[in-house]
Amino acid sequence: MELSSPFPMEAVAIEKQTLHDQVANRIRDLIIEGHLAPGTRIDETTLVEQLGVSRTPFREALRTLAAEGLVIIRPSKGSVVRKLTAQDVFSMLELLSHLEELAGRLVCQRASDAEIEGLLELHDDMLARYREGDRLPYYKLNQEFHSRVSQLASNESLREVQANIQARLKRIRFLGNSKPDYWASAVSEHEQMAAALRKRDGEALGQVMAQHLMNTWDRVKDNI
Amino acid sequence: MELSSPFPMEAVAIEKQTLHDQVANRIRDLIIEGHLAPGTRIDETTLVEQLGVSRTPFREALRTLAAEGLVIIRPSKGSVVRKLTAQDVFSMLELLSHLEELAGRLVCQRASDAEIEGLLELHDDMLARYREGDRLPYYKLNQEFHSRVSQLASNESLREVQANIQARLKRIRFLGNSKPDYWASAVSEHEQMAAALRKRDGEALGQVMAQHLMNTWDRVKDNI
DNA sequence: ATTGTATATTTTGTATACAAAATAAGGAAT
DNA sequence: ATTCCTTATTTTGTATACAAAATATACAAT
Repeated sequence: MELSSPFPMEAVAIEKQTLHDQVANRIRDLIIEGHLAPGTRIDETTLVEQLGVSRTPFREALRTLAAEGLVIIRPSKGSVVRKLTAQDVFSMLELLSHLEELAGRLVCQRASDAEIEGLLELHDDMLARYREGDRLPYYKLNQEFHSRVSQLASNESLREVQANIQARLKRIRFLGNSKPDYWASAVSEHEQMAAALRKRDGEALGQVMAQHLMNTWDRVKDNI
Repeated sequence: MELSSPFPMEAVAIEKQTLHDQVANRIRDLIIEGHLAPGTRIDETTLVEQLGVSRTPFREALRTLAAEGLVIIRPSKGSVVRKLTAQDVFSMLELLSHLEELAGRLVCQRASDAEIEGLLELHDDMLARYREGDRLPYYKLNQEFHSRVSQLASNESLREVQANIQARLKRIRFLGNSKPDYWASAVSEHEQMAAALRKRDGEALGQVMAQHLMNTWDRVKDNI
C-alpha cells in the first residue's frame, strides 16, 4: 500500500464515473448543504427531472445513499432523507471519538516524520485561518486534518468507517462550529493535538481527539 | 429505544422485502458460503437467469453489496466478488478488536442484570456445544453472543459498523475455527469473558474481547 | 508466428414501458 | 359532517428495449 503518497484517494477516484455515481454525489451534496432537509420525502419524478436523468441510475444512487445511511428507503412508500435523532448523533460521536482515539495512537506509531510534519503544517494553517477569522477555510482545513490523521493511521477499514460517519455528521458539525466561543475552545484542543503529535505521544493524542469529539457533542446537543 | 426486547432487529426486518433485497440476500449468501469465490467475476446474464429476476433489481442489489464492501463494481467492466488481502483482514480485525473492546466496556455500564444473565446463559450453551463437539451450533451461538454484546452496548452506530465488518469477515472467521486446537483456546477466552461479565468488569471484558480478536488474526493469517 | 486493425459479439449502462402497489378523490350511507 | 367504500391518480417496483462500451474474433500485413 502506498501510504506516503499525498493523494492516494484521488488516484483511484479517477475511475470513470458512471451516471449513477454522479447522481449519488449530487444528491449527497443536496443533503449536506441542506437543500434537502432531513425528513423530506425524496420525490423521484421531480428530482429525476431536475437532474435530467432517468429513474434507473437515480434509484441505484438512492440505494448507495441508503447504504451510506443518508437516506431511508421504505419499500413501496418512497424514500426520505434520514433524520438524525439526538440519540443517533450521540451514538455516532461516541463511536467516532473512540475511532479517533485509535487513529491518533496509530498515527504516532506508524506515520513517518515527514507525514507528522505535514500534519503540523496543516495545524499551523488552521491557526492562521482562525486568527484571521476565516471560518470556511478553517473548516475545510479541519476536515482535511482529521481525514489525514485517519489516512496516516494506516488502517483502511478504520479510514472507511470514519469517512462514512463524518459524511453523515457533516451538516451537524458545521453547525457546531458556528458559535465563536466554541470555535476558540476547538482551536485550543487542536493545539493540544499538535503538541501530542510533536512528541509522538499516541496516548495523549488519542485522549485529546476523543475529548474533542465529546466536546462537539456538548456543542451540538441542543441544536438537534 | 427498546433495548430490552429480545428481537429488535427482526421487528424492523418484517418490513416487506423488495425483490432487490431478496436478491442482495441471496448473493450475500452465495458469497459467504463460498459458492461465489473471492475474485470471481459476477456474470449478470447467468446469475440473473439463475435467480429468475430481471437485471434492474439485480443491479440494485449489486450496488448495496458494493456499499457493504462485499463486491467491487468496476464501471463498464463488470463486478467481482471482493477479494480480501491479508492487509484488509488485518485492518478489519484490528478495528474490530477496538470496537469489541468498546462494546464490552459499554455493556458492563449499560446492560441490565437480566441482560447480562442472558449473555451468561448463552455462554453456558456454547460451552455445552463445545463439550459435545457440535461445531456448527457452537459457531451460531458464538455469532449470537457477539452480536448480542454489540446490541447491549446501546450504541446503534457501533452495532451497525460491527455487523458490517462481521459480515465481511464471516467466511474467514468460519475458517479460523475449523482447527480443533484453536477451538479450545477460543473457548478459554470466552470463559474469561464470562468471568468479566459476571463481575461487570468492563475494562477486563474489553481487554479479553480485543485479545480474542487479535488471536483470531493469528489463527487465520496464514490462510489468506 | 506476431502484430495490428477492422468487424462482430458480448456485456454493461441507461431509458422507457408496463405492473403492482399505495395514496388521493369522490361520492353514498349513516 | 363523518365514516366507509369504490374508483381514479399517482407513485413505486420490475421487466424489457435500446445505446454505448468493452471484449473477442477474423483476417491482413509484415
